[in-house]
Amino acid sequence: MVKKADILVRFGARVRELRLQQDYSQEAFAHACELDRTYIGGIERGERNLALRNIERIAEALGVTLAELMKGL
Amino acid sequence: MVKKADILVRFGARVRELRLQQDYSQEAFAHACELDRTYIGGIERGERNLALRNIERIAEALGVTLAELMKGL
DNA sequence: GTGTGACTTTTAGTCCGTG
DNA sequence: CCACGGACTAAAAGTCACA
Repeated sequence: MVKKADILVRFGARVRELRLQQDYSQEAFAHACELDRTYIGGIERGERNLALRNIERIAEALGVTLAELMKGL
Repeated sequence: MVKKADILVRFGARVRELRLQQDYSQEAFAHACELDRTYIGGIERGERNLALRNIERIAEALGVTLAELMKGL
């Protein structure tokens, strides 16, 4: 079991990183994205293969471009 | 009518742009992604709200990073 | 080689909880 | 405030025949 950090895990970590930089709680952030709080939690834990429209919502709520959000992934 | 094309349309155009730069047909490209030819067509036409795992496959097949793929979107 | 509508299966995404 | 689960509904994944 060598291959660990798949794209969902890395993406989730990136979202968490950016969210915390802005002192959002998951709840407040979820509200800003108009997504469910448990869904945001699942994304950050790398359990969710979210679709492009929701990726965009997250980028918007974080105030970054999609390219910035994907940086390093 | 100032409304900007939505994210799916812009993403699809970006994929097509990069695919054509590499002289891929949809068919050959679909094969490289291990996705269906008609599914790729749907993406390029902005009709598919594809999820992160498929976005990653496409980036890989195009030989670009996710950040590069999202550039300008 | 590509566009499109129709279709079934799988999964994204919501909403209710718990510790 | 967050991780996690169950049950549900909406939508994405994936395939096809035909233009």
